[in-house]
Amino acid sequence: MVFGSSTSSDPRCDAVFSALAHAARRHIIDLLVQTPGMTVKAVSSHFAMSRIAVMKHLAVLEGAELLLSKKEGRERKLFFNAVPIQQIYYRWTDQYSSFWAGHLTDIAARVEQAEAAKETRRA
Amino acid sequence: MVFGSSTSSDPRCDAVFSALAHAARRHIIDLLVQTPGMTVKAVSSHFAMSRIAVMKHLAVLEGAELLLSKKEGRERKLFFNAVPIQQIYYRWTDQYSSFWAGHLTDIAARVEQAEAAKETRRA
DNA sequence: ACCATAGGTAACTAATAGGTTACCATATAT
DNA sequence: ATATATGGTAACCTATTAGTTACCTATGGT
Repeated sequence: MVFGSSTSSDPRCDAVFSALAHAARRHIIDLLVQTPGMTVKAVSSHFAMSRIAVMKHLAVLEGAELLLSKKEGRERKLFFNAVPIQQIYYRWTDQYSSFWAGHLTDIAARVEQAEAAKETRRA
Repeated sequence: MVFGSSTSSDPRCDAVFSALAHAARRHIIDLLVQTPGMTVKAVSSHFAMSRIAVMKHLAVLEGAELLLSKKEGRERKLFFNAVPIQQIYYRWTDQYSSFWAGHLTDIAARVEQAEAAKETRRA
């Protein structure tokens, strides 16, 4: 169980990874890292798509708890929250470090070499 | 740009994160980490869903280059490839470490405190 | 030679994701 | 007091995802 005893079946993991799977949402995170506390309007002004579409992306990020918000008057200030990513990262590195550092890339190399050898034989 | 100068808009990033966004695919990775070189049949035997569904998951992992395969006779041996994840990880930690270590979680805490304070005032 | 086994395609279906426009509610500024 | 700006909902459309069954191909064992 690389992802932890219950990580591969963890629904929170689903939420985080699928939140990060869209370029627009990663860009929102970039924006909020650069300038924490941006309003919804300010964020959506960086996109060609409609404000509503951006708000849906914000909702997805909130669902993954990658985004925290604080309502001030009629505005909503947005903050990136890295904790869920940190948690995944820690679980990963805990159970995975031995595999990570070393023989994994070797397997990749070996398979590629095998493929290359096959190509050579074919040619 | 947390994710690198072109990371938030990197289509490879999309592929990797959306591949990891499904519990079944994370479980496949777990299996292949434990026993590299499993066949398609062996992997699919660990799932309730049909072999074809599993093969589609394998195709998604291959699309993200998280899976390498080597055909041997009528069998296909499967290997996990961590390189794409490593690349994302390195880019992340490069440009993000200062934000990561420290004040980020503080922001989360502050927002939560602010919310808690609001609740208290309301009560 | 033949049958079972491993893998792969094609075509279909249901649900979800990503986007739109139109409309509503509530603060703020004048 | 009223107009404007910010944020939020609702309803809808289209494309993609995740799964199915049915069928095909090729390798291996007997």
